[in-house]
Parts: sequence; structure tokens; C-alpha cells
Amino acid sequence: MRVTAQKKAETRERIVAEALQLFEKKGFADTTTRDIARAAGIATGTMFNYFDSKEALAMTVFADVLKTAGTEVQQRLTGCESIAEALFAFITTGLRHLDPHRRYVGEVYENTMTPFAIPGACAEADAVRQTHLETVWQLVVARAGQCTRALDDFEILTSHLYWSLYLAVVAFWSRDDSPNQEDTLAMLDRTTRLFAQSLNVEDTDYPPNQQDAELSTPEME
Amino acid sequence: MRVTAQKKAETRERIVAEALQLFEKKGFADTTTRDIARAAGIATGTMFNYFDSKEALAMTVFADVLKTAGTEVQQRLTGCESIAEALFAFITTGLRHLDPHRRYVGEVYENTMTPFAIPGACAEADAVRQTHLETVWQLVVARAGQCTRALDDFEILTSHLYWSLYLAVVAFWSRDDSPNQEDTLAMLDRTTRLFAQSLNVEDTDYPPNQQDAELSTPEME
DNA sequence: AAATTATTGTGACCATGCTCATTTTTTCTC
DNA sequence: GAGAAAAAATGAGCATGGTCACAATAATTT
Repeated sequence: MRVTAQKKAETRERIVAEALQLFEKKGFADTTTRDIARAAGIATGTMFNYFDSKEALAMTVFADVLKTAGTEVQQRLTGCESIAEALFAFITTGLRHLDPHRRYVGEVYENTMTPFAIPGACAEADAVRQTHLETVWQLVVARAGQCTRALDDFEILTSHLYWSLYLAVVAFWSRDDSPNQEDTLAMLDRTTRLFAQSLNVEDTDYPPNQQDAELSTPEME
Repeated sequence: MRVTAQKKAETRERIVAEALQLFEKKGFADTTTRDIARAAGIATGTMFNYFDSKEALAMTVFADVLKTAGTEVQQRLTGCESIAEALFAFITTGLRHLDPHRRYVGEVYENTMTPFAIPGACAEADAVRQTHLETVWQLVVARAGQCTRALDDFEILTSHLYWSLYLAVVAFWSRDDSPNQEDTLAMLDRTTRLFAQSLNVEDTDYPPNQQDAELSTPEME
């Protein structure tokens, strides 16, 4: 490793380390990029030579942490029969690894991971979401025998629904003050069951004729 | 009505009207509060005498629109037997009224309505959400016979799940370029069925023993 | 109608995320 | 090692949402 490359890596690590400490102490929004720069002993602009944005800095850390969780989770999954069980194991593993950042994860997710966030605005966030959804996809396919619904539309609708439910869990967890976040576990249990259920089609209890509803206001003449 | 009161109302209306026009043309983020002030013929600070924030300005309009939708929807609901059907009618009515603002609704919802948003940060947003959830609650209770799940925990878990699913629909709709947003209708159909299904408990297909999972990293000694 | 009080408008000013021309440091070439 | 080229650091500066002390205007009192 060449000298400057090493120095660069050190600086990068210093930025990350100091940023995390500040986020933990004051939250994400109340930590300014100038705070981070001062703590890391660099100029205000330097941080942006390493990370595209303040969010990208935080998401980089989350991505690291979740990557570790991802390798760990593969073993656990083999023991899970049902889709709901597997999802439960996958998500709890991720949350456990995110635990040190629990108090400010929401501030970052709000503007990067939400379905309202513009795709492409934060590459790190997009990557985290995609990896997560791919894992879910594999996890479901490996247990496809439990599903009566065709899975080929996973990308189109199911992934939207899944992702929003997952975000609900993360948001709940990030504010959960119950001992050991047991309320989150209950919610997650319910959520994973709900999602697994949604992969079975038996839901024609009323006719699908409402499709002729109009969402856009008809043009006046 | 006193003279100044009238003038004040006029100014307020002018702010709203010009803001909407600008939002429509350039989006929410790309419209600055200075743009709005200039268009409305007031000083930059004046806008904040009328609205707490840029988001609050937009949410005020959404609240108005949804209030109108709310009165309209009560009639429609009487025709709906099932919970899913009723939800479908309720949500489509709201979306139809929001249609003129479709392109920038997401930019506002992202930071005010998401489960990550800090409650109390935007009073208008909180009110809209609460009203929406109350309507859903009534709508469900009036059809409680269809539910095997006890409804008394609605506030605790169900409302979180419902709200996140609803946001998924809104986000999807706000970017839906299919003719007449028919893709949104399909998604909404699926979503409302899914949610209605979740009000029935028959989901004990695997033991709930995973509750002993640990979310927080155990302290090292 | 003058004086006083209450309401509303104003724009200079602040904090902050981020940019970018310039400067400093490092690496490469001879 | 001197000079050139490439990489990295710098911090003044920009745009923007929002604040606030003060100014202007309207309403009330005498």
C-alpha cells in the first residue's frame, strides 16, 4: 500500500469515526458537516472529497454494517422453514447490527430509503436497498412451495409492499423504548406473517370490478 | 369582516395560489420561498407569518383538498360491504382530489408524513394523518364483523402497518405514468386486500417462539 | 384628531449543506 | 534532486429555509 493511499484511508476512517461519535451524541441533523470536519481535523470541503453527501457518509457505515450482517445471516436462514420465519431472522439480524446507530438511522433513512426518495440521489442507499431486496427475493424463492401467488411480479408490486412494511418496522424500532425492544419484535412478527400471507392468493372475497375507478379528474369541456 | 382581516385573507390566498402554480411548474424543492414571496408580492419573511414552514404551506392545501374529499367519501362508503372495498373507495377518492398536486406531493410527504418524520414537526401533517387514520378506524369498526382479530390494538400496531402501506400507495401513485394511473389501482387493490386480510388471525403456521431474539447487542464484560 | 396600543410587513442576517477555483502535497520523469 | 504532472486539501463563497429586531400600518382610547 502506497504512502498516500494509506494516509487517505486513515483520513477516511477518521472522518467516519468522528462522524459516528457526533451522530450518536447529537443526532444526525444537529451534527453539521463543519462539526465533523473540525473533529476530524480537516477543512469543511474535504469531507466531500470522500463522500458525496452527509447522508452518503452515514449510509456508507450502514452498508458496511449490513454487509457483515448479510454474511452472518446466511447460516441462520437454513434453519428457517417458513418464509415468515426466515424474514424474521433476516431482519432481526440486520437491526441488531444497526443497533449502535439506532437513534439516528431514521434521520438518514427518511431522505434516502423512503419510497418518496428520488432513486439515484444516494447511490449507497440504493445499493443497500437493492441488496436487501435481493436477499428477500432469494429467501422467498427458496421457499416458493409455500406460495400460491406467482412470484414473477416480485419486482413490480410485492417489493414495494415489502419495502414499505420493512421501513415501518425500522421506524418503529428506531423509537422503541420498550425493554430490549420487545415491542419491535412483536411488530416484526406480525409484519412478517402479514407479508408471507400476502404471497398466497385466496383473496377474491369481493369482485375486482372497482378497477374502473378514475384517479385523475376528467377533463372538463 | 374588518378591513385588514380581509386583506390578510387575500394575501394568504395569493401566497397559496402563487405557491401552487410554482410547485406545479418547478416542483417543491426547486421552488424557493423567495420565489413564492416575489410572485405573491411580499417580503421573504412575510410568508412565515402565515405558515410555519414551506412544508406547512403545502400541507395546508393538501388538508383543504382532503377535507373536501372526506365529506364526499362518506356517501360512497355506504355502498361498500367489505373493509377492503371501503378502503379502496376511501383512498381513491383522496387521491383523485390530490391529483392536481400529484407531481410534488411526494416531496412534501417525504419529510412530514413518513414514519420517520418527527411527530409535531408539522402540525398540519399530523392533523391530516390523524384524520385519515380516524376515518379508517371508523370504516373498519363499522365492518368489524369481518374481523377475527381484536381491534383494540388498532392504535398500536395496525395503524403503523396501515399507514406504511398507504404511503407506499401514495408514493407509487405519485410516479405512476401508466394510463389513468391504472397500475396504481391494481396496487391499491392488492394493498387493501392485504390489509383487510391482516385483520384476521389465522396465521399461527409457525410458533411465535422467536420472541426471544435479541435486538440489542449484549454488553460485553 | 392626537396619542396609544395591537397587528402585520420588512429585509438584513444567520446557519448549513455543498461547490469550486486555488493552493498545497505527493508522485513521476529525467 | 529539479521540474512537471497528478492527486488531494483548502476555505471563501453560494443558495436557501428560516429568524427577528424594527418599521409601517391599522385599531382603540381619550
